[in-house]
Amino acid sequence: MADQEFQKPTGTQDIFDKKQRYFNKIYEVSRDIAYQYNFETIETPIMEKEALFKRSVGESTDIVQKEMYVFETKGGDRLALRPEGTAPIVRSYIENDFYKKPQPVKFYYCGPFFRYERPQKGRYRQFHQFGLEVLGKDSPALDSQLIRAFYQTFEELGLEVTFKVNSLGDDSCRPDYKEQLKESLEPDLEDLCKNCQERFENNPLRILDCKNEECQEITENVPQIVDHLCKSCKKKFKSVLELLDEMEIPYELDPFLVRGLDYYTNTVFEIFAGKGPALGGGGRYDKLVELLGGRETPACGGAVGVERTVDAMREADIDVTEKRKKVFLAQLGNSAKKKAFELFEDFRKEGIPVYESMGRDSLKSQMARADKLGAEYTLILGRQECIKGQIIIREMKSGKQETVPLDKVVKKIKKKI
RNA sequence: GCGGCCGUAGCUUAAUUGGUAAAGCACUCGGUUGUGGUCCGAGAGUUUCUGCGGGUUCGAAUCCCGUCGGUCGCCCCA
Repeated sequence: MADQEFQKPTGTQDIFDKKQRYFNKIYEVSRDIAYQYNFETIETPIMEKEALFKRSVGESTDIVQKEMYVFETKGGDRLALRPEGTAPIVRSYIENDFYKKPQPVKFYYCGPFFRYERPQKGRYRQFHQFGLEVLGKDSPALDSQLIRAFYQTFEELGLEVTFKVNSLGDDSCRPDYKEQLKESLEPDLEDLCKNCQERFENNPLRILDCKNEECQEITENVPQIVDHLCKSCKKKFKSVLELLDEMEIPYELDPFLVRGLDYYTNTVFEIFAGKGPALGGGGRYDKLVELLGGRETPACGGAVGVERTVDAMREADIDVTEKRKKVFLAQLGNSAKKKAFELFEDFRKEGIPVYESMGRDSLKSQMARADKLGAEYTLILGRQECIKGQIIIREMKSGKQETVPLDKVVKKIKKKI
């Protein structure tokens, strides 16, 4: 057992082997789909000024209050490891004058994020997300298209997902709704959980998605925000839903969906694959750019947890093993070994990865190796073949062998796999 | 921040009421000539492999306390 002194930090992971293949697949597919929908890849720093997240995510959120990795640099800057992806992108949009480009500007990103929490299933301190953001244009079509892009990504991955959607309204209707909500909750205030009693003042909307049973009973018959949207918000939301219907994207309205981050307005959504936690979520954040010092800029976006997607793929028995048939190159004798090195390069140049075990000398152990690797074909280059300029192709499953000229073997194998 | 469960060789696990710490897999080599999968044998992992530190006991992997780590819930979220 490894020395605990040097173990990886709690909540982090070494990603290799099967897990790495899942990660790769998810990054590949998401990047691909993003490209197809004209999103541009962007990489922002892993760390940002602490203030960026305080302002955008919200001072009162758990993320800022207790989950951020914050540290002071030698120069005295207060930095934070990024706990989420939207704020940095908005920052970058402002800082690089992206408003001068044709709008909307669409970004794709992926990479690690950090939150100091107790790890558990599908939750890590260093976790990974990919996300899409659309800035600079206010149209319900963009909300729907965003959701569609996520939907397509999961479809491509082999996952059937459904969306929960809701609208949180905007400054012209949300305050009124908040008041109504509070009025309706007031009589039962005593029976709400401690958390919710605090929320009642700071963030009453969050009471709606409390998991506490008693709170849920109380909120069951409370007025719903969808019924209290102002005219323009109602129209936008309706339009989003119509487009989702049009594209046959499976969704359900969830009046209790409010999301934990402060910056959302209008559309919010979460993504689910069967039971289990949300794979991702997002929504519209029309006030955020302004909040961070930019000009008034409507925007929407969302992010997906890679680890959770991996879990969902595993549960759905989605296989990511390489289907390509493996070829193993065995050699015997010094001159054959030299030839084998050349041949290896010939295959490599043709884009065919060949397994080998040049460090082993006995044919027997090389064959065993080929078998362990699950090689479909083993090429055997022995002393005799080397002299004659030939090579043996052995089909491992049947044990059938044929001898072919050395300069034809790449072509032959290429045909077989 | 709070709670449940769990730490035995690289991996999966065993050890009867506390009584000499084991097995399988994997790994290396061998079973005469240049051929894998099965089978057989040997080696190594181990000169103390029971996370670490205490305690109880003639004796602790086993019981108790602490601690560290893992895992799963709660809170929250991806």
